[in-house]
Amino acid sequence: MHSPSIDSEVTWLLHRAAQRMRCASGEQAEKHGLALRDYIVLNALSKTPGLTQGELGKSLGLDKTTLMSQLDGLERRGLVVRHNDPRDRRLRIPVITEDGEALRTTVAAACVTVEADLLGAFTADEAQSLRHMLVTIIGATPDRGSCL
Amino acid sequence: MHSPSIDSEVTWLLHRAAQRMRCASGEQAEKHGLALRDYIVLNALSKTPGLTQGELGKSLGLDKTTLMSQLDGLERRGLVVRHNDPRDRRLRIPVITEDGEALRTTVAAACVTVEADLLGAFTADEAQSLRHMLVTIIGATPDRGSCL
DNA sequence: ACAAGAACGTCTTGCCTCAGACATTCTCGG
DNA sequence: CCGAGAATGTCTGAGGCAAGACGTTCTTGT
Repeated sequence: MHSPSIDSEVTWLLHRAAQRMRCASGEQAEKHGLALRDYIVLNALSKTPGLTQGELGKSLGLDKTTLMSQLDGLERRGLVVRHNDPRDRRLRIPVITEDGEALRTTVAAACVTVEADLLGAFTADEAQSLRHMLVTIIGATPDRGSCL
Repeated sequence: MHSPSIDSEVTWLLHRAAQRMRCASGEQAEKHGLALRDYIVLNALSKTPGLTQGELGKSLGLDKTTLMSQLDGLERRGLVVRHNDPRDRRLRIPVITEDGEALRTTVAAACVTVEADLLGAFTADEAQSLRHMLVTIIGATPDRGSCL
C-alpha cells in the first residue's frame, strides 16, 4: 500500500518492549506485596546508600513530594528508616532496614530470573550487543529526569 | 570490570532508552503544539482507521475515559471528528480530518528524522537486529494493555 | 413484538502526582 | 554572636487519570 509506515517504529517497539519487561518485574514485585515503585526505591537505597531525599529523588527522576509519600509508606511497613544526619539537621537520610533488604533481595532474584528467561532466546553476543546499543542510545540523548 | 550487579539491568536500560526516545518524539510533537499522546492518537487514527472508541482505546492501552478527553480536545481543535456509525448508533467512530492528517504527517516526518539521527550510529544490520530482538521480547511477554 | 441481557459511550467521584508556598536549619560575612 | 541568604524537607491547592454508575442502543430468545 501507499503506507509511509516507516514511521518512528523503533521508538514504539522500544517503548512496548520496555513496558512489557517493566510490567514483568512489577508483577514479581507485587507478588511479594510491593508496588513497582517501592521496589525501585528500595533498590536505589541498597545500591547507592547515604543519599539525602533530594538527591535520591533527583537520581530517580521522582518528584520530592512523591518520594515523600513513598518513603512514608515504606517506613510505615518497617522497610526503611529516616535517619537524621547529625551534621546537618535539615537532612533526612533514608536507610533500608534488614527486613527491607531481605525483601529487596528476594524480589531482585525473581526479577533476574524473569529477565534471564525473557532474554533466553538470545545468544550472549546478541544480549551484549543489545546492551551496547541501549547504552549508546541513552548516551546520545539528553537527560531530562527519568520521570520514573 | 567489576560488575557483580547483574541485576535486571537490561530492563532498566530498556526503560531509560525508551524514555529518552519517547521524550525526543514528544519534543518534536510539542514543537508543533501537540502533546505526545495527541500525536499517538492521531497516528493510530491514520494507520488503522474505522475503529470505534473502545477498540481504539484497547489497542492503545488507553482508558476509555482518558481517550474521551483526548478526543474532546482534538475535536475542539478540528483535528478529528466523531462520526456516527449509521449501522449501530451506539458507536462513535473518530476520524482524522485533513488538518489533522497534515499535522500528523509533519510531526511524523520530524520524528523519523530524529530517530534516524539517534540510530545513525548503528549499521543497518545492527538496527535490524535491534528491531528483531525487540519484537522477540514483545512476543515473549503477555499483553497487559500497554498503559501508554 | 417484546423483554432480558449485553455493549458502547458518557458522566461523576476518588486517588495520585506535580507545582508552589512555608518552616526549619545551615553557611557566610560582619 | 547575630542577621541575611540559601538549602532541605514538609504541607497545601490544582489538574489528570482511572474505576464505577448511568442512559442509550443493539442482540437474542421466546
